[in-house]
Amino acid sequence: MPKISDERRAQRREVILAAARACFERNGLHATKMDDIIRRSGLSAGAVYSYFGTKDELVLAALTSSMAELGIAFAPLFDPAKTLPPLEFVTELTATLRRFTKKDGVDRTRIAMHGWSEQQRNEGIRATMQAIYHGLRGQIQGVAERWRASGIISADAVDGDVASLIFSLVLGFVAQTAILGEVDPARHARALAELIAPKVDPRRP
Amino acid sequence: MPKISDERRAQRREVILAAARACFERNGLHATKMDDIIRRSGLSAGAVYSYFGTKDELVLAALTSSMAELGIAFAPLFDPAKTLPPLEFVTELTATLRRFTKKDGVDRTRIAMHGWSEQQRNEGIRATMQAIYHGLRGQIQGVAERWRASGIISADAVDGDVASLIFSLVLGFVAQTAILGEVDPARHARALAELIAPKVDPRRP
Amino acid sequence: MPKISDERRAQRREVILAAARACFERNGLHATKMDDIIRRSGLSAGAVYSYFGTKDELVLAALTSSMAELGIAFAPLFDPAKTLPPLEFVTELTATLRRFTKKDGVDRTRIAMHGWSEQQRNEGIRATMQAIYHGLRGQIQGVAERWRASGIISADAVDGDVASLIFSLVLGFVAQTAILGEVDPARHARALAELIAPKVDPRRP
Amino acid sequence: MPKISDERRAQRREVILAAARACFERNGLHATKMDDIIRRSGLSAGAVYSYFGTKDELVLAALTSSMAELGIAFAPLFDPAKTLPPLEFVTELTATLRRFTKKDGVDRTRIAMHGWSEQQRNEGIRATMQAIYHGLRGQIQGVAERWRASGIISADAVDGDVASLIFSLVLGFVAQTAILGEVDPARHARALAELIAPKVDPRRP
DNA sequence: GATGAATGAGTCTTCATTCAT
DNA sequence: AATGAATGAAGACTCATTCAT
Repeated sequence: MPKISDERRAQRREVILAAARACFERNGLHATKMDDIIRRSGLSAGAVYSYFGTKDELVLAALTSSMAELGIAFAPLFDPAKTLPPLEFVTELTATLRRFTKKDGVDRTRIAMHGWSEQQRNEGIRATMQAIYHGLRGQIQGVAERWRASGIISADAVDGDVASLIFSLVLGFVAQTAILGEVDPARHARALAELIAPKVDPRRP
Repeated sequence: MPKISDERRAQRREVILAAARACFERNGLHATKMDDIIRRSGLSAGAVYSYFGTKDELVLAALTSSMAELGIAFAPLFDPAKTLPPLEFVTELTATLRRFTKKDGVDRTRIAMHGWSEQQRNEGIRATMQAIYHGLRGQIQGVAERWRASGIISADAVDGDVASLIFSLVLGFVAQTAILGEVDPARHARALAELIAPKVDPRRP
Repeated sequence: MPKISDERRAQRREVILAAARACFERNGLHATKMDDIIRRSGLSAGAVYSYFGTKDELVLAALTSSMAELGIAFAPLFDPAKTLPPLEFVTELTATLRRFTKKDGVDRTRIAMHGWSEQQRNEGIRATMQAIYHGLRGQIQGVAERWRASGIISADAVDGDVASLIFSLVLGFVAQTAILGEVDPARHARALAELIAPKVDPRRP
Repeated sequence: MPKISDERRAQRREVILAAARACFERNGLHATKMDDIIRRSGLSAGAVYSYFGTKDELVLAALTSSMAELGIAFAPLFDPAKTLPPLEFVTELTATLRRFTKKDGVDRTRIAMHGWSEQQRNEGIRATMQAIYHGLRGQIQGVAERWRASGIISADAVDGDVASLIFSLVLGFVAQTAILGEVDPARHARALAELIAPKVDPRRP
C-alpha cells in the first residue's frame, strides 16, 4: 500500500486507542494483553506496533487522551467570564464528570482508577499525569481566586487550600463512583450545602 | 520435624503479609512478582505457598488487612458517645488517615490506589472491598444521623447523601495525596469551613 | 511508467549491493535487517525486492561480489609472465589484501569473517564460496608449480601443500587483522624470512 | 527439590553448554534458537534460563569455554623448559589444534568461525575474545624470544612479528580447514620447510 | 513500475506454581 | 515440614515478505 493519508493515519491511531481504552477499562492495565488490544482493534500485531512502539506507549496514550478530553469538557467551567458560585461550581464539576465518563461505551471512571494505580510505580506515567492533574487543580485555584476577589468567599481564604478541597471532592466523587457505584451529582452538592449551612436549625424558632 | 505452634504460624503469616504489602505498595499488584515477596519475606517459596495458596489470596489478604487496620484507627471517631461536629469530624478523619498511612514504612495511600484499580476487574477483591467501604460509609452515615438528630445539620438533610459527601472528601483526600503529594488535613478542613460560611464576612458589620 | 533502462537497472542493483555490504560489514549477516539495507539504499522495500527476491540472495550477492573484486585485485600476482619469488609473493598478496580491504568505506576483512561463518551453515553460500576459495588456492598452486619448475623451491615440494601453506598465511593474515587489528604486510613477510633462514647467521663468518 | 549440590549444578551447566556448543557449531550463533538449545539439553526453558540469563550469555560462555580448553591443550607447547624449534613448533601447534577440534563430537573449527564473525559486532564478545587471542599470541611471542635468545632465529628478528606470523599460520590453518576442509598438519609444516629452504636445489650439483 | 503499510509466524524471556528430596 | 529447582504456558515484540493502490 502506498503512503497512507495523514487523516487515515490519525483515524487508525484512534481505532487502536479506542480498543486499548476499552480493554484497559475492563481488565486493567496489566491484565490487558497486547493481544487483546490487537484483536479488538481488528488490525494485526505489526500494524498496531507501527502506531505504538510498546505497550507502555499505548498505556500512556490511553491515559492521557482520556484526561485531555476531560480537560476540554471542563473548560467552560473555568471561563473567568462566567464564574459560578461554589455550590453550583461543584455541582457542574461532578455533573460534567458524570456525563463525560460514559463516552464511547468506555467508563473513564474505571480507567482513572487504573491510572492512579499505575502512576504510583511508573515514572513516565507519573510525570505526565501529575502535570495534567496539577493543571486541573490550578484551574480550580483560579476560580477560587475570583471567588475571593468578588467576596463570595472570605478574604482570609487560602486559594490553594480551597482548590485542594474542591479537587478532593472531585477526585473523591470519581473514586466513590468507581468503588461503590453511581453517586448523584445534585445530591452530592446539596449535601455539601447542608453541611455548610447548619445555622438554620428548623427546630429553633 | 515438629509441628509448628499456632502462634508461630500466625507470626509467619504476618511476616509474609508485611512483605507482600511492602512489595505491592512499591510496585503495584501485578508488577510485583511472587519471587519479590518470597525474597523479602525471607522464607522459601514453599513456605509462602503453605500460607497463601495463590498470589490472588495474598493480594486479597494484603488489601483487606490494610483496610481492617484503617477500620480500627477510625473506630473512636464513630463512637456515638463522643460525636464530633462536622468540621472537626472531617479534620479528624483525614488526620487519622495521615497518621495511619505511614505505619511500618508502608504507604497505605499507595496501596489504596492499587486496590481501587484491582477492584475494577477482580470479582473477589471487589466484593470484599465493597463490603468494607460500604461499612465505612455506613458508619459515617450513623454520625450524620446523630448530627441531624441533634440539630447540628438541617433536619432536611439526607443522611446518606451527607455520608456520601464526606466519604468523597475522605477518598479524595487519599487520592490527591497519592497523586499530587501531601495534603494538609487542617488546611483541608479549614477550606471546607471557608467554602461553607462565605456570606458572613466577619469584617463587614 | 516507462521501462527502466538496463543501465539504470544495473546501477540500482549496485546501489543496493553497496548498502547491503555496508550493513553486513557493520552488523553481521543475521543482525542486519532488510529494513537497514532498504533505508540505507534510499529505495523502497518493493524496489529492493524487485532486484533481490530474498535476503539470502542479497547475502550471497554481497559475499560473492566482494570476493570477485578480490580476485581481480589478485590477478596480476598470478600472471605467469611475472612470477614473483616466494617472499615477495606473500608480501604482495597481503599488501594487496590490505589495500583492497579499505575500498568504498567498507572493511571487507569483516565481511570475510561473516562469510566464513555463514558458509558453515548455509549450503548455497558454502558451495559458491568454496568454489571461489578453491579457485584462489588453485592460482597459488600454479605459482608454486612455476617456483618448483624454475628451481626456486625444492623439486620435492608438493605444489598443493605449498599452496595450502601460503593460503593459510593469507587467510590467517585476514583473520588476525579482523580479530586483533592491523597486521603489517611487510613485517609479516620479513618474519617469514627470519623463520625460514635462521641457521645462517650473517654475522658469523 | 532442595538445594542442588555444587557438583550437580556444574554438571547441569556443562550439559547446557554442550548443547549450546553443538547447536552453535551446526547452525551458527544467530540461526540457533534458544528452543534448539533447550530441547537438545533435555531441560526446560526455565531451567536453562536459571543457568544462563540470556542467549548472549550462553553465546559468550560457549565461545570462551571452547577457547579455554584450547589454551589448556596448547600449554605444554609453551613450556619454556622444552621449547621446540620453529618447524616442529608449528607442526605441534596445528596438530594439537587438529586433535582438539574434534572433541565431544563438536567441531570447534566451525565454532571459531562463528566467534570470529560475532566478534566483529558484539562488544562484549569482542573484548573477551580479544583478550584470549592476545594472550595466545603473547605466549607464541615468548617462544620466539627464546628462539632468538638461543640463536635459533636471527638476533635481528622482531619477536612480535615472528609471533604474529606464526599466529597467522595457526588462524589460517583453522580458517582453511573450516572453509575448504581438512588440512594436514604435517604437510602444512613440511611446505613451510620447503619454502624456507630453497637454496638446496637438487638439480644443481 | 513503485510504494510502504500490513501481515503473522516466530523469538526470547518471564513467572506462578509444583513436588522430589 | 521445608526447600528451591524445575516446569512450560504465556506474553511482548520483530521482521522478511507481500500486494493494494
